[in-house]
Order: sequence, then structure tokens, then C-alpha cells
Amino acid sequence: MSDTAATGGASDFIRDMVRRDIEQGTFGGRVQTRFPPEPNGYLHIGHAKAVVANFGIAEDFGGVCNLRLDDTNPGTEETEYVDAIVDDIAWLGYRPGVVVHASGYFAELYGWAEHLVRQGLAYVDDQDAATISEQKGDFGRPGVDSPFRDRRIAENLDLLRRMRAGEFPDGSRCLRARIDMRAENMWLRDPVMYRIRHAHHHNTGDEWCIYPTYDWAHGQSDAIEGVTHSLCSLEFESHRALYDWFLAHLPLDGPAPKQKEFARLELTHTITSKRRLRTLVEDGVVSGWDDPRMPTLRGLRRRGYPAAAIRDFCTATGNTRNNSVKAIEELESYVRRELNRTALRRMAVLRPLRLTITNWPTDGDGRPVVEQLELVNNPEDPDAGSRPVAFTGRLFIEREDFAEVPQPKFFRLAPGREVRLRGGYFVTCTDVVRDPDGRVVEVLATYDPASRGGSAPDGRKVKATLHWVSAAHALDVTVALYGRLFSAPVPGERTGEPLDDLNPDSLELITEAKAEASLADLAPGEVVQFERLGYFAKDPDNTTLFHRTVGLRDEWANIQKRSS
RNA sequence: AGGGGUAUGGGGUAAUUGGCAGCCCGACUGAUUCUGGUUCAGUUAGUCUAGGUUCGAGUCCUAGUACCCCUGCCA
Repeated sequence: MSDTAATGGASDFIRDMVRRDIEQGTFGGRVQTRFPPEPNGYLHIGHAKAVVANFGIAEDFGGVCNLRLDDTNPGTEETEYVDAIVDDIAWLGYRPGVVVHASGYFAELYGWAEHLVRQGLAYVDDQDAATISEQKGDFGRPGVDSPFRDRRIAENLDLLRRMRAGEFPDGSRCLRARIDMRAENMWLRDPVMYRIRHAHHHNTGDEWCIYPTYDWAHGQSDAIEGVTHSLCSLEFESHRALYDWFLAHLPLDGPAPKQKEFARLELTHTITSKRRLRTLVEDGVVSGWDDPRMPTLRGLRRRGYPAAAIRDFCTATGNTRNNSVKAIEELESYVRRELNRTALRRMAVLRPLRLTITNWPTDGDGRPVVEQLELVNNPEDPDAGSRPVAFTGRLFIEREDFAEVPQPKFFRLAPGREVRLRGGYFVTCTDVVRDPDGRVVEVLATYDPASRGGSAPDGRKVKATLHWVSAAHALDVTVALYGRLFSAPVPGERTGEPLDDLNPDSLELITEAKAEASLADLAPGEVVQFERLGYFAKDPDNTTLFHRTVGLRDEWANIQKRSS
């Protein structure tokens, strides 16, 4: 396996580190990772990068990656999200070694907490949160010791047990690690390990009324599971000293896991904050967590993004310690690349314009003849076969494929001009029909019977090939076009700015669209390429609704030019 | 203010020990094409700043600059 091939040339200092650890036998040659989301929302594209890193690295080095639901804070977590997370990871194409809950370790954690108390390394503080916060000091200014810091071990032990037994109300006491109130690293100034919360937990029910904090749970959970490399985002960098401190003072069986941080994924025009995504859902800006405009895995899936494209994109981005913002267009290019290979071609007309072939033959009853043409399903994939498509003298073409007065670089149909109807015949525009307002409502044309299948025996060329549907056979469909949900390239995600840069034109529903009849047989959720228009996913619940995944490369440019 | 990080074309990211600054995306040009798609060929453009060491610096040294993270009983 070549690193460059695996990562598309992107950096991967994590893989380098893992490789070194294997060579040096740091963990006996083992590699184990974990993906630890808090089950308080749906996974989004930002999580995908962490999923790909953790599962991908385990996969590459013959290790396992667990899915651990980080549910140490009762009240914010819900079972609903757990199921969705498990499902999303499977959709991305990964299978966890085991699916576990951090709450499953509560008993071990508690035992270790008593151990630290007995070592004189943890104490019960009777002060409230505000007081403790004040005593923490400031950047460049040391904190002061809690008056309870030197409480006797036996008393600490007794109080901790009574905390656990439920004798004290919420917030009245907490267990703190006894480290250093003058440490430059704020996380080392006697951080809280246990808080009292008389709350129902989605997994442990009412068994506990004290709950471990992230810092007191995470590294310990890693150690229990046998994790070797605990990968997290850059913002946890300053927690690493604490992560290591806890593990160094616990009676572990094996070597302590190592925390390693890397930059999270940020995308232009995209919000990856659960809180703000939730706001969009709750304010009704979008239809739900699976709205096709949402950056959630469920939204992208509904929109038609292939899991492979997301994986390739994340792999190519690599893992670095640089905060950076990727262009959403780059993600889309991976989507196109994947879909171009796999998506079946079909024809649909978004804004229909009648095209009538005036010299089309009629049968004995005076009705237009119907021909069955064979069109290839995917020119990129010979094995995809072909399908029959009905062709007659009365058709619909795309309104923008006809121009009464063609602009200089317009190649398509115009009065007197000959074009190809894809897979069908050459047609030449002879005239137009107007409504009372003078608008063109129908194009009249003649066809060349010798050009059946799309090429003329005399070898003459046309400059454009149009897509079309037979008027009598067409399916009425609704097509949803999506723009950027946010007009600003990078909404202020962590600064808590209001969502005032929402793009009101992020969704356009086209109800007049027509598609070829074979679309009726398409499986829900499947993605096809509408010739010359882009990729569209059939809605899972509505058989006549199609979501545009992404446009074809030039089609997007046209849209952008039109709107500017 | 203290601590911890990060700076390489338009965006993202490589470069063994100090040794030809490479790759992906985009843009542009041309070829092919029954999708203005795809594919192919090519072009474009970069080491944060100022000094220093060296035959040679993205890499080492010194001094700056910019940006990110850290004072939850959230994760």
C-alpha cells in the first residue's frame, strides 16, 4: 500500500505516528482506535472525517475501531440519535469492532475515582460552581486552593460514597482531581471529575446520580477498551496533559493510550455545529435533519451523495494540524467523479418546450408512429446495457435549449439550425408557434429519416445534441434544485453569530418537469444522471420527486452566470 | 496578559538526513466525444516577514507578524 495512493498525496502525520509505534512495538504492534460521538444529534460531514480517520487507520493497520457513544451527560443524549449514528456509520461503509457506551464504564470509573481519593489525588469540594470558577484564576494569573483541598482521605471517601448514594442535591458538591492550582494549563487546576445530577440517563436509567465529566471518562474509557491511538480534534490539545495525568495515576494493565489531535473539517457555505444545525431544524428553515440541504450524513444521503465519494474526499483531505476550510465544490467534484462512473443516464426535461416534427409519419389510423429507440444506460460502463425509449413526432425539449435569436456561443436549436435529438434523429427548426403574448410555446421542425440513431449517412455533423422526452409517454415529475443554504462562504460557527446569512433561494421546486417513462421503475434513493442536467436522486418516499445531487460541471457554471 | 498550536500557488496538502518545491481541486488552452459531461494533453501560479549559518535552507538559528485553541459541574 502506497501512502500517496491511499491519501491522494495528502498529509497524514497520524499514519506516520501509528507506523512508528508499530515499528517500535509501543503497543505490542497493536492498533486500536475509536469513534466517540456524543449521541445528542445527527452525524454530519465534519464527523465523516473523524469516522474515516479512525476506521480507516484501524483498517489500514489491521486493527479495530470501536464506536463509543460518549454519553456521560444525562439529559442531553437520546436513544433516537444512537440508532441514527450506528446506521450512518454502516452507510459510510464501516463496521465497528463493538458498539459501546461510555456509560457502560460508570462502575469502573467510580472504582478508579475511589482509588485516586485513597492516593490523595482527588477530593470532594463543597463549593458551588461559581466559586470554583473564580478560584481558578486567569490566564497568566494562578488560581487559589479550595478550602476543601486538604480534606482528609477518609472524609473524602465518605463524602464521595454519600454523593453516589444520592444524599446531596445537584451542584452541592463535586469530586475534583488534586493536581495544581497554579498550573499554566487551566485544565490542570483541579478539574472536576464528578458532578451530582439527579437525572434519568437514557442508558443507565436511575442507577447513578453522579456523572463523570468528559475528561474523567474519555481516557479511562480508551484504556478499558484497549485503545492505542485516541484521535480527537485540535481543541482538545490542552486537555492532553490531563488525559495523561489521569492515566499515569491509575493501575492500568497495559500501556496507556495516546491522545493525538488533528484539525477538524470545515467546509465553505457549511455549518458543522450541532447546536446551529438544530436551530435550523427547530426554526423550520429546513424540513428536518435529513433535509437534502443539510450537511448531515442523512441529508447528504437523501440528496444522493455516494458514501464512497465522502470517504474519498475525507481521505484526500488527509489529517493535519492546520485549521483550514475546504471548498464545498471540492466535495462535489468527488461526488461527480463517483456518480459519473456509476449513475445510469436517463432523460428528463426541467422546463418543457413543445417540439413538433411536422414531417413525422402517421400510421393507418392517422396517429403518429411510435418508435422504440435503444439508448445506452452509461457510456462510462459498457456493462450497464441499454434501454428502450419511446420516440414520436410530438416531444418536449428543454426551453433553454432553444433560442430564437442565438447568442454568439449558443450551439443549440435555433431557427434554421439542425441539431441531434440524443439517440434519435437530426431535426431542423423550421418555425415557431407563439401565444397571444408573442412567447414561443412550440417549435416546429422537420427530421431526417436517414439519421435514425443519431448519425447521418452523409457524415454531416451537428454542433449540439439535445435531450428530449416523448409528450405522450412522459412522466410528470417534481425536481428540487438546491443552492447553497448559506450565502456567506464561512458562517461564523463558533462565534455564535446569528444565522443571518441564510440564502432564501436555497431551494427551487420545479413542478412542470417531464421525465422518460423508465424512471417509474427506479429504486427509491437511487441516483441517475439526467443527460446534460446533472445528477438526481429519487426521493425515498415520493416516487415523483427528484433531488438534484449536483449539476454537471458546466451546468453549474451556467446557473451561476444566470444568477449573477 | 500566560500557556498551547499553525503558517507552502486561487483552495487543500507533500518534500527522507539541509540537496531539482511535488500531488489533488479549481481556472485557462488544445484534442477527442451522440452529454457544453467524461477522457486525454498542456498552461498558469507558491515556501508569512526581516536578518543569520551553509557550497546549498520550505527544512537549522535569531527577532518579528498573522491566525486558531484554552479560565463548563458541555463534549
